[in-house]
Amino acid sequence: MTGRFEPAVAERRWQARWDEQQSFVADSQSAKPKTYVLEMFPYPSGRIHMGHVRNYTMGDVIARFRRMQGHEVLHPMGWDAFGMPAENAAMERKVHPGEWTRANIAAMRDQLKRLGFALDWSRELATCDPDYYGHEQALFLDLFDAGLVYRKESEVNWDPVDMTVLANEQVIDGKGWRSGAQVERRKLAQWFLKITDFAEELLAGLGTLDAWPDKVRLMQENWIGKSRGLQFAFRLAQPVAAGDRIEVFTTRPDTIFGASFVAIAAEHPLALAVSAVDPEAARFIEQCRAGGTSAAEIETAEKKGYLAPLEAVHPLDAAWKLPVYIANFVLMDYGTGAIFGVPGHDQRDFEFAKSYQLPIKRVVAPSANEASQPIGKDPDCDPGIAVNSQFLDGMTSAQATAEVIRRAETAGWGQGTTAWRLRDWGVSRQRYWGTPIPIIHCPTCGAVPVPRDQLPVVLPEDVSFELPGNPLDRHDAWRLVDCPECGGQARRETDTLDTFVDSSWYFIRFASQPKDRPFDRAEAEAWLPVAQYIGGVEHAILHLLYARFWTRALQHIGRLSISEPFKGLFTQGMVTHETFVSEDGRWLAPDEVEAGAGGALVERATGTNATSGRVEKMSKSRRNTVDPEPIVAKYGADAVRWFMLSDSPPERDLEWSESGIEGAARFVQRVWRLSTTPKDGEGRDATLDKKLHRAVAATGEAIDGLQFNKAVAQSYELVNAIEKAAPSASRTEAIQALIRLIAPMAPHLAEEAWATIGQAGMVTEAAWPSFDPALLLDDQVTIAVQINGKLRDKLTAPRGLDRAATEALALASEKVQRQLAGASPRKVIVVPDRLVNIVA
RNA sequence: GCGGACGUGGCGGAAUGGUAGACGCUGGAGACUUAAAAUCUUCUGCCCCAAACAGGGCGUGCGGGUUCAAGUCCCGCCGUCCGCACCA
Repeated sequence: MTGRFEPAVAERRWQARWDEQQSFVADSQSAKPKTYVLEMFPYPSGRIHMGHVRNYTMGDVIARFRRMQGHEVLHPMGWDAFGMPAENAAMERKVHPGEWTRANIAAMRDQLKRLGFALDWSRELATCDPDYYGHEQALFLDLFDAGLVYRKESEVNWDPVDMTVLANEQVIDGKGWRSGAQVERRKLAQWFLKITDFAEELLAGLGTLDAWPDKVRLMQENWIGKSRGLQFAFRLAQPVAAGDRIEVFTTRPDTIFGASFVAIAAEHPLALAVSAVDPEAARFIEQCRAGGTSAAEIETAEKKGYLAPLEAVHPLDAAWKLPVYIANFVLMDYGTGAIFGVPGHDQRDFEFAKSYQLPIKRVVAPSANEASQPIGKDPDCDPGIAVNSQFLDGMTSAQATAEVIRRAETAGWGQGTTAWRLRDWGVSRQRYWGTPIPIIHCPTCGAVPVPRDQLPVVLPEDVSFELPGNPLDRHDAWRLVDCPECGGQARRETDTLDTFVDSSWYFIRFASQPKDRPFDRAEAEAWLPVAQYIGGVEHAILHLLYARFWTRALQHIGRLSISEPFKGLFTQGMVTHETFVSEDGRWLAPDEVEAGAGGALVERATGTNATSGRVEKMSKSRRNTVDPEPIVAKYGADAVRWFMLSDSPPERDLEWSESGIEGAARFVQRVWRLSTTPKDGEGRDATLDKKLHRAVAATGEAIDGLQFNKAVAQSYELVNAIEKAAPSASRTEAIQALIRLIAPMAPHLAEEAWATIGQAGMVTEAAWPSFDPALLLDDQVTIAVQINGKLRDKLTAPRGLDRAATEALALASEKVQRQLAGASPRKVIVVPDRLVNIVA
């Protein structure tokens, strides 16, 4: 039996077999060690892209590898199915978001199945299914009962045309990304989750996540942004109605004698009080509001202030009065919304002081004798020695900081505190296609939770997207209900939950899905935490932080005993492809470009010059995407999987190339030929035995470390060695082992080959090959001989030769003798079984 | 601005401080074939010398340093990419 391996036929057949045998259905009751492998679930956009293929292939290799090692593996798949694209589709194509979403799920499910992933489809879930979001509503109410949910007025970006709240990313140049309307800042009552209650825990917990990339832990650490400092109040020289003090926070209390001014945010209560009586101030505050929120605008915004008719008294010198400005660079929602400005030692304060001719004083210097050095054209932000600071003079910045905090606490005008960059998580979205927030607003009873026996609060199906805004606001049959407490006329909350809430607990629901509650604690804990979580680095902060918070919140209310959901995390690189640009700067698809006369690129349609752009992430806008489906149809799922794992290390970007996928397809056929061309023989082949055992050891180690490119290289080496070997019992065994080594990566080929060589059962159920450590070492070793660190000769010697004998052997080398030319070496370094370095 | 990662042949990339370039791709030469595809064999970092055999030199972004020995460790640059950003 020879010929080509026909993926189109064989792959379908094995996929059907796995399905019939329920090969990948995870048994929560199993006595085997349990492993939970998870890839970030996809948004059902309509089609699988290469990034999905790469992501899910990696997870699949781990899942199949652990199975072969005797683990009970949970490897589920589902759909992050709520979100805006469905509503946009509804508006554009007049289809219901649910209909659009479910059609996409069906299409993508088929595409995933065609790739032969070892997924437990019996646990499939979609977050837009009331079966899922109803349990989410129950969990939301649990958190509500525990006081972790609250409602607060907060500023949002409001699009007056679409009548919806926009995320910061959706505001472009101060205009709505869809409507193009000028975005307004508006105050809206919104629901918040108290993630800040867990700031300290979430920060400390990062320390336990040693199987996470350092990069991600660092990003989360910065996002949480803990800073220690001093919070204290400036007394106002003349109290006003809105108050007699300004609370400020600083991380540099050691610079307190360098203060030149106090600045408050435009939204600060005192600023508002001033503006009420001062139209000039009101105008300035209005200007600050109009300022955009985008990073670019913030960066270029000039530091401006308005001198308020207030005077602040320095806490350490009652005679020292500081001017108070309303300033555009002070943020109301960080710290206290007010600062004291130290121009000598802070960049922003420096710029502000320059504009408004405020004193710039040195209070920190590299050394005590540089106290009179003026501050130059840049502020000095480094720690140093306190100078010009009365009782602090001579102290280091750290000592001075501690001393100021101590005095403030003793005298009672301030105290050491911690400020966090992390804010509470606003979860209200004024959208239809999301989980309804299970709250009823009653004019007499206030916000009342929907009784548990009335869950799920199901989205109404009969909605129209003809008008802008949230259709739930217009749906009176759904919206108007009786208050569960007093029975009076009330209305449902029409905001839905941020979709990040949906993805904050799906991994728990995968592990355990009882009908009547979100999850069974014992069953969930049997699987959790996820042993290996794999996804894109773009989720390094939000999703991963929210999921960590949700898990801890469940722990806090006694629903779960684990504190971290993901033990191992891996962030894979993107799939990239070359790009092409036309003469007039349009992106061109690869098949719109050809080599013209003289080899230069030209645009096929027009014959004008084209250039190859950079290799970039596949995206529709750059027109450099490659759709996986036709590629799978042409080369087979195994070849595509194999290519996704080859060449590039998984954390780096992988460049898609035609020659790469062809190479992978070639490898599939090589393995097929080896398995279908019987060359059985007798006796051992010691060289091949060693090669095999090394390949088994190295492949296992590589997969364990998620170094799939190295595992792939090992398979190539083993295949090369088997092809060169003469028939022997060793060769026959090597082929059997090879098939198992490639099974996690190219499972269909492995099954077909396994059956062909006459092995019973499926390779999916076979055990991972073992190796004999004794065979990992050679009897003969090559010893490198260096003179002054330069390689001069290579000698073959029996392994285990002692230092003296090794040295003698090296010195006897003809090449060494020639190089030394009679001189005797000054020193000889011997590393047994490896090398000899002769210092001449 | 702050933080992080990376820099090795024509390309993707290997290398517990100890033989740089595994493996793949590309390319060259040859075999098989009427021919092509497929497949197989073989070569493929650069330079010098040489008919060949052999031999030699240079090489991991740049400049220093530590070491018997540096792609790997340390210091200083340059470049590319990513994240965050008026955070007090």
